[in-house]
Amino acid sequence: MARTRPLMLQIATGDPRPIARQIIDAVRMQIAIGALVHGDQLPSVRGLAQQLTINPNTVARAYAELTTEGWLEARQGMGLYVAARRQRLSEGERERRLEDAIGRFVHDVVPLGYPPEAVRQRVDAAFQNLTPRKTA
Amino acid sequence: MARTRPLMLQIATGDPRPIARQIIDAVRMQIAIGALVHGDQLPSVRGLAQQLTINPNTVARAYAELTTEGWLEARQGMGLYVAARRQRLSEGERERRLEDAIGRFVHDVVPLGYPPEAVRQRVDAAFQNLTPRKTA
Amino acid sequence: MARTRPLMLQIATGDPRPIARQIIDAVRMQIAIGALVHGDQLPSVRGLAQQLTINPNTVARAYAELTTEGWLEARQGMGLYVAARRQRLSEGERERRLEDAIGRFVHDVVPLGYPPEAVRQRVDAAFQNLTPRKTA
Amino acid sequence: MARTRPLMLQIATGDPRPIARQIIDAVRMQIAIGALVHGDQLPSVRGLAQQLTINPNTVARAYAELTTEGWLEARQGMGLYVAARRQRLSEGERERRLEDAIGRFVHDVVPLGYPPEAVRQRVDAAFQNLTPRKTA
DNA sequence: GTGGTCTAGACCACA
DNA sequence: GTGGTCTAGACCACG
Repeated sequence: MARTRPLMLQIATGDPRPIARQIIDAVRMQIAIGALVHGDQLPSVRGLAQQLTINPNTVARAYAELTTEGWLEARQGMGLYVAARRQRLSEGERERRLEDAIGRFVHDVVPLGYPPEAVRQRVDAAFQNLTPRKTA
Repeated sequence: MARTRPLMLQIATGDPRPIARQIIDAVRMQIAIGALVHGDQLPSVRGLAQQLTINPNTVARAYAELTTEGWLEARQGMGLYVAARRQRLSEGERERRLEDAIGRFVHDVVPLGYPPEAVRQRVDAAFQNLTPRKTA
Repeated sequence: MARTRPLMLQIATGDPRPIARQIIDAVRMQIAIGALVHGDQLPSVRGLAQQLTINPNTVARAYAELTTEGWLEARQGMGLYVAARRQRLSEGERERRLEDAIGRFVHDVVPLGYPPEAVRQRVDAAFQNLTPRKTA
Repeated sequence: MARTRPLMLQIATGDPRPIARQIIDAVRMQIAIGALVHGDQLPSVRGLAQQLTINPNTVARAYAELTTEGWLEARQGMGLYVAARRQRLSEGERERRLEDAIGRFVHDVVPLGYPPEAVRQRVDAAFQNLTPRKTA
C-alpha cells in the first residue's frame, strides 16, 4: 500500500501562484483524490528541488506547511510521508472555507457572462476529471 | 434608466484582497448582475475614497483598471459612467479566465473533502441568489 | 479596542526551540490569554527583527505560519493584525492535541519523581499566572 | 525481584520524536512507574534493534544516554541492567526540568482554549492511569 | 513604509 | 543520505 513515487507535478512559470504554493496545492490535491495515500513517501527536498530546478528552501517551505497542516509527517532522517487521513478543521471552519471559495468563484465567473448552466457543466466536468479513483 | 447611485459597497478589513481589487470586483459584479446599467454614474474618486476612508489613489487605480477593461467610460469633466454592454474580452481570453477560475475553485474545494454533489448544489444556489435579473 | 502595542516578547538564546517557533508560541499565547485582541496591530516584520536582532526572514516565517493558522491577517501594505477569534480545529483534532500535550507532559515529568500532588499544584499555579484577564 | 523481560515498547512511525528518543522515554517511564526495577536486565542492543527493525546504532545511542543519566548500568559482558534507585539529578536540575515541562505544557494547551479545570482533570487522570504502583 | 517570495549558502541533528 | 533552521540579500506588489 505504501510506496515511493516520483510525484508527478509540474511548476508553471506563467502561474501567478508562488512556487511553494503550487507545490502545496498539488500535494494536497494528490492526497485529496487518493493518488497519494497514508504511508507513501514523498520525494526528498533536495531531489524535488533539483527536478524542478528551484531552490531547496522553497520545497522545504512547502513541505513544512503541509506538515504543520497535518498532511505530511516527517520521520527523522528518513524523509517525509503522507500522514493518516483525519478531519483537521472544525465544521464551522470547513463551511467558512467552502463559502469563501464559492464566493471567489462566483466573483470571478459572473462578470464573464457565461450562462449559469454552462458554468455548472464545466465545474462538474472538472470534478469528474480529477477523480479516476474513488475519493476514499 | 441612467441614474446616479451611492454604489453600495463595503470594504472588509479582514479581506485579504487588496482594497483596489475589492472595488474592482464589486463594481464588476454590480454591472454583471444588472444592479448598475449603462449610463449610471459612479461616485467620484474623492467621494468614494472619503466614504470608505481609504486613499483616493486606491480608488483612482481601481477606476482606471475598470476603464481600460471597458466596464466604465469617462465623460470629460462629468465623471465616470457605466459603459455600454459589449464583448469586453476576446473569446479566447474569456475561455481562459473561466478555466482559471474553475481550476482555482477545484483546488480550493477538493481538499475540504465535501462530496461533489454537495458542492454543485451550493454553487447553483450561489448563482441563483445573485441574479434578480437575468445574468445572460 | 484595537490598538498597536510593542508586543513584549523576548527570545531566549538558551531556549531549545527555534526562534521562529518561540515567536509563534508567544503570539499565540498572547492572543489566547487576551493580551492581544481582534484588531490589534502587530509590530512590523522589520521592526520586530531589529528589536530582537534577528533576521527579518525569521520573523516573516513566524508571522506567515500564524497567518495560515488563522491567528493573524494581513492588510495589504498596512501591516498584520490579530484576526477574529474562531474555532479553527475540529473537536477531534483539538482533543487529539490535548492528548498529545498531556502525554508529552507526563512523559517529561514522571521520571523526575515528584509526587503527583506537587505537580498538580505547580500546573495550577502556572495556569493562574497567565490569566490576569478573563480568557474570554 | 531481578528478572529479564522483553521490554514491551513499540516505536510509532507517525511519532515525530526521533527513534532513540522514543526508546529513552519509554525506558525511563517503565522505570519511573516501577514496571522495570533495580536489577532487571534489558534486551540486548542487537536483539532490540532486530525486534524493532531499526538500526542497532540507534538502540546503542539510546542505551548510552540512559547509562550516562544513571538509569542503567552495564555489567561487563553480561549486558545492561536497571541501576539502583538514587537521586539521578541535582535538585536544581530537577526543578529546572519540571519548570520546563510545565512551561511547554502550558504553551501547548492554552491556545486550544480548554477551560483550565478540564485540563487539570485530564492531567490528574493521566497520572493515575500510569501508577499501578506508587510513583513516589 | 508594509508584507511576500525566492535564491544562496551555511550549520545542525538524525539514521 | 534525510529534514530543520537561520542568515543574507534581492525583488515584487501594495498604500
